[in-house]
Amino acid sequence: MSKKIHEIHADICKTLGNAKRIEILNALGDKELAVGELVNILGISPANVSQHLAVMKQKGILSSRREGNNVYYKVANPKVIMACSLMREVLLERLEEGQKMARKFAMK
Amino acid sequence: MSKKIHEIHADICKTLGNAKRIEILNALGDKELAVGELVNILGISPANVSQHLAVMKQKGILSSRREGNNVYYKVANPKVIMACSLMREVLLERLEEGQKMARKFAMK
DNA sequence: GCAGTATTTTAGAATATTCTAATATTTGCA
DNA sequence: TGCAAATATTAGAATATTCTAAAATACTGC
Repeated sequence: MSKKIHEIHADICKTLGNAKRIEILNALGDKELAVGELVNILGISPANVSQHLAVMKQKGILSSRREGNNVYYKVANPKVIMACSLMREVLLERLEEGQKMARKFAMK
Repeated sequence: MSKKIHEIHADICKTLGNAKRIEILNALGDKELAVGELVNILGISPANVSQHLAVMKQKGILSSRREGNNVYYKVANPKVIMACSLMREVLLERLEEGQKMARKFAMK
């Protein structure tokens, strides 16, 4: 056994710690998309999309299948999406609190 | 408004993308610990622990209070712990699958 | 104020990540 | 086979992260 559990855990989190990869996960949701479709959605180069997909596939976050010229990617485990949603809730709660604070300060 | 939502989201994930910070979160769970206690648990320098705590506090993941010489940290939002647990499940499922695969290969 | 303990901050070298641009691979079809 | 479309790989510069060591700060009790 080479890697400790929290190192693997951190590895997964680190893989999700990139805005474009988060965008990819959000675009995918529970469906499949071809690389080209993701390129259109994200508005970045095919090479870059491909790189991000490769990283997430290598970490076991995505899986893929080829159909002719296209390669379709999807989220391998729905729990990843659930975890991401939870994170997003945390962040939204934080943003709301921030706004409340801003309003309080504005009143003074 | 400067940062897009998936950039903030990625920021939080990136903050959790470090083995020592994951260890800190696991050590904390839903309780409070002083910096010195975390130093003992993780077995790394006080300076380094303090740095990791500062990063997580700055991102809103942890909160702290001082009591005399000691500063106590805790997880600010329990949903962070839930999200982490989900991630850990994903990872454990992946490890189990890996073991099944290994067994299959061993049989041949 | 001074000494001692706990924590934080800073600077910098080592390492890792990210994007761009160029090149390579894979597949379908004539 | 040869060409076009979709995807993947590689190399390298720019940027960011991480740890160590040293110095600074915060607090308590005398």
